[in-house]
Amino acid sequence: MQGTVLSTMFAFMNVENAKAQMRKGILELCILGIIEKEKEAYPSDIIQIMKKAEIIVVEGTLYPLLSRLKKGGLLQYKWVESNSGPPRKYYTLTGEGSQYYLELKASWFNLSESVSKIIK
Amino acid sequence: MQGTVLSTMFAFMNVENAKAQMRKGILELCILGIIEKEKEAYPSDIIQIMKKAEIIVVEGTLYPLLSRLKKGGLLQYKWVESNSGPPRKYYTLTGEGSQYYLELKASWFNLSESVSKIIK
DNA sequence: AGACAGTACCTTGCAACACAAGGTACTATT
DNA sequence: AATAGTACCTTGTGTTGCAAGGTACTGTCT
Repeated sequence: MQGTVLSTMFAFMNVENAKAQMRKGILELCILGIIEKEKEAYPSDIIQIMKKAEIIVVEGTLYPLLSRLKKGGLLQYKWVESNSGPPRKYYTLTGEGSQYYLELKASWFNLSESVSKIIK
Repeated sequence: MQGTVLSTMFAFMNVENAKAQMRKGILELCILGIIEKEKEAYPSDIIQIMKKAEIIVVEGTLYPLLSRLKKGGLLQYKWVESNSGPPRKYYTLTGEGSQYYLELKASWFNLSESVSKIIK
C-alpha cells in the first residue's frame, strides 16, 4: 500500500497537471478574444471555438467566468430565441470590456516575451 | 459605505489581477528553465533572474514550489557554504527533471500557439 | 400522449496554488 | 552588544478551475 500512498501523494507532479496550470489565467483572455472576434457568442460557441484551438474549457469553468466578467462590467448579454432548443445568452463586449481586452492582450505579449527570454 | 462594498467586491476585476493569473502556471516552467540554463541556482538567484525578465516571484511562492519539485523527484539540492551569510541551497535538475522540463517547454509552445490563433 | 434525445443554462463543493505576512538563524560590521 | 544583510521557511487567505450534478426548453419517435 506504500506504493499507493506515494503515487497518490505525488499524483499532481505530472505534465498534464502542469499544462492545466498554464492554461489557467489565459482563459479570460481567450474568452474576451473570441467574443471580440465573433462580435457576439454564446457559451457553447465559445467552448467549441476553444476546442478547435486545442484549449479545452468546460461548462463549470465557463459559466462562472462569464458571470464574473458580466458583474465586472466587461460583458453584457441578450437572450436570443433558438429554433433548436432553449434560448441562448449571447454575450458582447462593453466599451470597458474592449479597453480591458486590449490591455490584457498587451500583457499576454509581454509575458510571452519574458518567458521566451528565460527558457530559450 | 455602499461604494466601499462595491469596490471591494469587484477589486479583482482589473488588469493587474488578470496579469497575475496569467503568470501563475508558468512559474514552474520558468524555474526549471533557469536551473537548466544556470546548471545550478539557489532561491535568491532565481528571484533575481526572474525579476530581470520582468516576472516577479516572491519567497512565499518560490520556496513551496521548489519543495514540491524536490518531492516530485525533479530537483535535488546540496548545501553550499557562503562567505556572506548563511549557507545556500543550490538546486540542480535530476534526470527526470530534465525530461519533464522538455515536455513542459513543448507544452508552453503549443499553448502559446493556441492562444495566438484565438486572439490574433 | 408519453418517452427520449439534444441543447442550453446554472450551482455546489473541492483542491491547487500564488502570495502577503510573519518568523528563525547565520555572518560581518559598527 | 546591537544592527544590517542574507538566507532559509511556514501559516493563513483568497481566487480560481473543474468534476459532478441539476433544471428546463424543443423536437422526434413510437
